Amino acid sequence: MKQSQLFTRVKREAPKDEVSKNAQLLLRAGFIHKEMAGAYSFLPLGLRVLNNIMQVIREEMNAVGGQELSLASLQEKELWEKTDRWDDAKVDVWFKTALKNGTELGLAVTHEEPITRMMAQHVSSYRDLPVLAYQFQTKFRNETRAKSGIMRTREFIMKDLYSFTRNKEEHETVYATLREAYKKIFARLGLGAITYQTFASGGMFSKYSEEFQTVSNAGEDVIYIDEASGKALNVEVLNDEVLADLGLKRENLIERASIEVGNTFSLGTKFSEPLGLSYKNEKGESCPVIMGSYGIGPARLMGTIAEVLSDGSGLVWPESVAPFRVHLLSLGADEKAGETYTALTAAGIEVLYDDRDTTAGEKFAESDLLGMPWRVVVGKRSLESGKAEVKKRTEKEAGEVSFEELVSFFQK
RNA sequence: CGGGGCAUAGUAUAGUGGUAGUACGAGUGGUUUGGGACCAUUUAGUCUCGGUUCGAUUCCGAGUGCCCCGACCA
Repeated sequence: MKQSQLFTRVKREAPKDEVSKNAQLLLRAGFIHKEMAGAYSFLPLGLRVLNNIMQVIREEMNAVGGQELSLASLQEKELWEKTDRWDDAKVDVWFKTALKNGTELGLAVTHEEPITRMMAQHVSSYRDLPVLAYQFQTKFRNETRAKSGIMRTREFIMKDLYSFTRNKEEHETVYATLREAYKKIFARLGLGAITYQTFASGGMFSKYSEEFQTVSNAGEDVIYIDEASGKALNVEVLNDEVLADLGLKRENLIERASIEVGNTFSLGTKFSEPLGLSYKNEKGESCPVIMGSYGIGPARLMGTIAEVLSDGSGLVWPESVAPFRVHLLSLGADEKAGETYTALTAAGIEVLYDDRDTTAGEKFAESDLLGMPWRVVVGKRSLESGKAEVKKRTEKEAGEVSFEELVSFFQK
């Protein structure tokens, strides 16, 4: 897209009332807009990143047999009373509202209840299982304190997958499959090397829940990492019993602040029993469905990438999520740059083309701030040499590629 | 929810109990054009309500909003 048509504008300075790095950079670069504390809107560039992150997640969820759906945000009081999760003393982050006739409603904080009840209409036989269903849907949580930019908000999209299995063994298999899918997701997003499978306090149907924690000082969690095994545990379960259970030695652990970017829970029959989700086995006996839930916050991931991959000049997007792969700058060579834009775009390469009439310095500075993986400069020098300057955002030195080879260079 | 801080133009800031200033941005004209270039000119602001006062953006009170620390975080 042509940058002259992009309505967002970059800011030279960060808003004074934002301290977190992710919010400062994303606001300055025009990726997000702050509506209020804990509620951010996504602008064109930011939405492209968010969509790209969701697409990576979607591909990995589909790869393990996940079926995408979308559940309603408005929730019925009666449903949540069946699992005793309507009471504010039990779940204190509800946003509650009401119909005109006074009927109480809630804005979904999570979706175990509605999906379990819904599944009861579709699952009746052992032949119907297992089922993996997931969605990208807004969660509303009335946090007492929103903070850290887009890392902890009151309204956010979550990818939540729910697994429905026949028994514990099948659940364990599915659970392990999802764990591997999660590892692939974080690797594809450029966070694999600093994201750890982390044991955390569990629920009633398994000893532990598991989190995926990305090492960053911006995080609000504290984890202990065993580098040799690549495993970690949350400070909340750091005790001798757990260490013995996991076969870890205290002296090998290193403490790090981290961001919780994903989590997985074994739910057992916590929801299937009260909500009547059961199936008939081969003998015609009724059995409760065993469930698991698996969450990832795409916006929090976007913030995490901004936190851990950016540098002093601005954002740095991995190719897997960048709003555009190439940032093309015209420095007084609009005709040649325009041809280049057309050629690259026609070849299916996503290009943000800075066709604006501003100074070179401004274009460079903005390009660094926006953080596309590749920068291509077409200037007067290029007209003489027949080559465009090509530079990776993560590298200092630029190279040159002839105009004839440019398309194939980016098709590799 | 407990504690602390802050609130002036689109953004960042200065200042004053008596006509609110600067930079960036934006508009216009012109000079520039490989790291946020320059000249001229224009544009736009004291969070809300109440109190004190001849007069409040400034002092006082309440409210609201935002940020930070803590608690909380199926």
